[in-house]
Amino acid sequence: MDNSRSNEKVNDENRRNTTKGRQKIEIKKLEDKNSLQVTFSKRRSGLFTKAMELCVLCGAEVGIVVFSPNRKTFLVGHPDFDTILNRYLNENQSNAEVVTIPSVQQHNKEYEEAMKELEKEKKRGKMIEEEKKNKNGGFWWEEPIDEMGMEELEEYVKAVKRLRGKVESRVTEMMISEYLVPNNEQDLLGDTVVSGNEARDCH
Amino acid sequence: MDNSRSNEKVNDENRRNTTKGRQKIEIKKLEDKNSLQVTFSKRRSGLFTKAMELCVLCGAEVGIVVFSPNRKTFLVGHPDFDTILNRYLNENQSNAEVVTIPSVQQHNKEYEEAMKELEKEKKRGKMIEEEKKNKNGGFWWEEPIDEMGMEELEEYVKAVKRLRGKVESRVTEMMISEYLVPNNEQDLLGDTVVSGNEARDCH
DNA sequence: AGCTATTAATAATA
DNA sequence: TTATTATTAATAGCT
Repeated sequence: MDNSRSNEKVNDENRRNTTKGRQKIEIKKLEDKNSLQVTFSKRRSGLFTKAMELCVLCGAEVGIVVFSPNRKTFLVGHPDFDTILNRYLNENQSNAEVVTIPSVQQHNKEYEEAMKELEKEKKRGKMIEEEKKNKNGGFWWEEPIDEMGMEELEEYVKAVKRLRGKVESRVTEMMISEYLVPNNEQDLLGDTVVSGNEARDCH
Repeated sequence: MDNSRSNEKVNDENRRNTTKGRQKIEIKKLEDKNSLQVTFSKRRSGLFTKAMELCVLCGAEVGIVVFSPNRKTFLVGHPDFDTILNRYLNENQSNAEVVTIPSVQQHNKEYEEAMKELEKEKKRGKMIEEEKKNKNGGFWWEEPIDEMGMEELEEYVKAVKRLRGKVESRVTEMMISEYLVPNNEQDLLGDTVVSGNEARDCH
């Protein structure tokens, strides 16, 4: 359709405007730094797309963290990554409680309430950010944190800290009691926690 | 090559042994429970493969957690999922420290030492399991935890608990210092523990 | 960042 | 769940 000037196509015979196209590759570490970077970008993107599709098609929940060869951190998740992370931590807690600490379980519901609020709060902040970028409805998150501006990063960190602080306060309780409850555990949560220790020792 | 008996192929004219093959689909929630399950299995597997390839090709580190629509938990990671998780928590801690608590940072090395030991221990246990299954060298982990036997599950839980305990002790320090550093040390134990409750009450 | 020839993934089906 | 295969989707190699 468009007439390329002759100097743009020197060898019409030799040079087809076709490439070799996709070639089969071995799955082994790429040595060429450049193609490694390109491949990483493309495949990371592909991975995230796959994850998103899995979520949407099957109603699954997926969280992915990728550390690039250059130490950048990429997070994806639906719902956002920290929600997935927290769910994972909670599930394990629940599992753990079966084996060890029964008393903590009752807190889970309350924690989840608190978590939801915090997540909402955090999400709201990001939503604004996201909507600026015109992503598809704030439904899906890609968070290359290293690429955030300083202000956003600080907000992000604070939000994560608050959120994580809440979630891990259960853990904190455990840790604190382990560290600080040498002998007085009469009321408060002392007894609860000590039963945790006992349970751990039992198994 | 092989002669099918005639009753195995009734309508040679009508019935091609071809299917419609892959058809284009919309990325929207699958309604049919059955195909949803099939699709989930296939795509989860595909996702994990993609993640593995990204790791190998690019030297990236990837952790994925998937909650199936049936609430099963699937973990993948290289190195194993908890290593990735811990790295994520550590990175965030580092970030967080920039904003808030500088003192905790110096502990990281110690924690990493402890972590490595625990991870090794945990990994060793799984390695045995993995080698039974003849996976590719214990290098890559798929951990459908719900499918573990009871004994393995208990060991797993214990390992995770110990590992996580170590890792989160850093968080614990953060929590403790944040909650206790101000100057009301009189609340040391009680308030800290109760702070979980209070925190819940005031979000 | 685009473009194709290919390979790889997978929807429909058994 | 596993296998087959016609198709679509992802992407390796170039620009």
